[in-house]
Amino acid sequence: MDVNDVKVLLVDDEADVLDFMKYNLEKEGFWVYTARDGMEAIQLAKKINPHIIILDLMMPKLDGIETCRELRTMQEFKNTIIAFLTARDEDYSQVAGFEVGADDYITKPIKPRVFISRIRALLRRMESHSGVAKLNVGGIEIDRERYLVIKDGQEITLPRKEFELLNLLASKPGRVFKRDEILSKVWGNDTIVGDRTIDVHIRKLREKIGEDFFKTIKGIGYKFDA
Amino acid sequence: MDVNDVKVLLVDDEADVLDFMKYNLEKEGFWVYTARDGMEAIQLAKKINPHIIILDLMMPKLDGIETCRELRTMQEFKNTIIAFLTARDEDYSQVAGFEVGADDYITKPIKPRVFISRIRALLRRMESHSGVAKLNVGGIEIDRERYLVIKDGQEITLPRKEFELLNLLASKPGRVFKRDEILSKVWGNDTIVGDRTIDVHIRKLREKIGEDFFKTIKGIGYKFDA
DNA sequence: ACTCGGTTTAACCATTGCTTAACACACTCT
DNA sequence: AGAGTGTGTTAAGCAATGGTTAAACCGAGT
Repeated sequence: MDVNDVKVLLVDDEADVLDFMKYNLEKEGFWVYTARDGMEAIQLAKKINPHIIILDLMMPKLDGIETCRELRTMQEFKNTIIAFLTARDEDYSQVAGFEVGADDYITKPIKPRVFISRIRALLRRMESHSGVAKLNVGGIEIDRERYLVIKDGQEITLPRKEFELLNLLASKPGRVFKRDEILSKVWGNDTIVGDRTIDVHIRKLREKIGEDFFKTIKGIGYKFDA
Repeated sequence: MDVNDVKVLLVDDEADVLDFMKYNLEKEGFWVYTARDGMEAIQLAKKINPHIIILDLMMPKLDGIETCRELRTMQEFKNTIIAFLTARDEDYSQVAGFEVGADDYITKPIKPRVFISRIRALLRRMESHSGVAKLNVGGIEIDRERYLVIKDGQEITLPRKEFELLNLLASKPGRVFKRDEILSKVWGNDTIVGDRTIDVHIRKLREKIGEDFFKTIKGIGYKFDA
C-alpha cells in the first residue's frame, strides 16, 4: 500500500507531542488525524476509518487501555493496527496493553527516525496480515488464503489463473484494467499468450461468479463491479 | 502536478491571517485566491475551480462547516481538497468537520514551515488519490480510471474514441483544439481518416453529454466549455 | 504411461463502434 | 443571389474486438 493512502490516527492530550508526531508522519507522506482524548478518538475513528491508531496511555476522559478495549469491540476495528504510546518507565502497562488487543507499544520520548521506522513496521505487518486475508466486494468474499470465493454462503473453488484474475480485478472494484495490464499482472511480463486467453478466463468467471460482475470496456479491458 | 498549476482558495475573515497565508503560499509558487466569508468563497470557487480550499471555522454569514457542507453537495467539488483552519483549543470541531467531508484541519497559530508542508501533504494525497484519475469540469466528472462519465449522478459509458476525444477537450476547458491537433492526439500521428470523422464523434458526444458543452470554432476546431 | 484438472489455442460467431459517403445546412465573399 | 467553404446529420458497410465452444496441450500425481 502506498504511504499516501495510509491514515494514521494519533491520540494524545499533549498538543506538542501530537504536533511533533504529526509533523514527522506527514513529512513521510502519511495521512494524519489527531484526537485529544479517547472519546474523541473513537468518534473520529468511526468517521475516517484509520489504518493505524496510536494511543497515549494517560489521557483524560478515557485512557488508552479503555479506548483500545472499546475499539476492539467494534467490528470495523478488528483489523486496525493499534499501538500504545508510553513513558519509558511505565512498562508494566505493556502487559495490560497487549491484553486488550494492542499490536505494539512505542516509548516516549519519541525520536523521529525510530518512530517512523516503527510505524512502517506496523504497516508491513498490517499488509501481510489483512492483505493476504479476505476481501469483501459486492456480496462476494474472496479468501486469498484458501483460494476460494464465497457467494451467497456457497463456497466456490477456482483454479489458480481464474482466481488470480478475479483477485486482481476485485482488488480495485470499478477500476478498469487494461488487457496488457492484466496480462503482465496475472500471466507475467514475459509470457506470451494468445488474444483469446483472457476472454476465456473471464468467461469462466462470469459462469461461476455471475455475469453482471464483470464488465467489458471494449478496446480497453475489463472491470469488476457490483 | 506542478505547484505552479495548483490553485488554493483561502477563506478567512481576518485580513492579516489571510495575507500571511497568501504570502507564504505564493512564495512557494502556489496560485492563491482569497475570500472573506463562506458566501464569497462558494462564488469564487465556482469561477476558479480551486484544487485546495482552506476554510476558517469562524466566519460571518456562513461558517466553515456550513460552507464545506454546501461545497460538498456540488458535483464539481466532490474531489476538491477541503481543510479547516481552527484555533488549537477548539479542536472538538474536528469531528464535525470530518462529518461534512473535510480532508484535514490546520491549527492556528500558523507556522510557515508547518503550514507549507501540510499543504504539500494535501497535494500529494490529492494526486495519489484522485488527481490523475478524475477530472471535474462544469458539473461533469470524467473518471479515467473507471472509463466513465458522470453527469447529474448518471453514469454514462462511452466508446473508446468518444471517451478519448472528450478527455482531450475537457483536459483544458475553454481552450480550442485545432482539428489536426485532435487528429494527432486521439487518432495518432500516422492514421489518416476522413474529414467528417471528428464531426461524427463530436455529434455523438453532444448527444450523450449535452449540446452546449462542445463549441465549434469554424475553420479552427472545437472547444469544451461549461 | 495414463488420467485428470487446468490452461491455452484455434476457429468461428456476434456485436460494437468506427468510418465513410452523401447530402443538408449555415455562413461568407463576390 | 449564387458560388464556395466548412460543418452537421444520417445511415450503411466494414473492420476491430470480444464471446463461445471444442479440442489440443501440459504437467502433476497415480
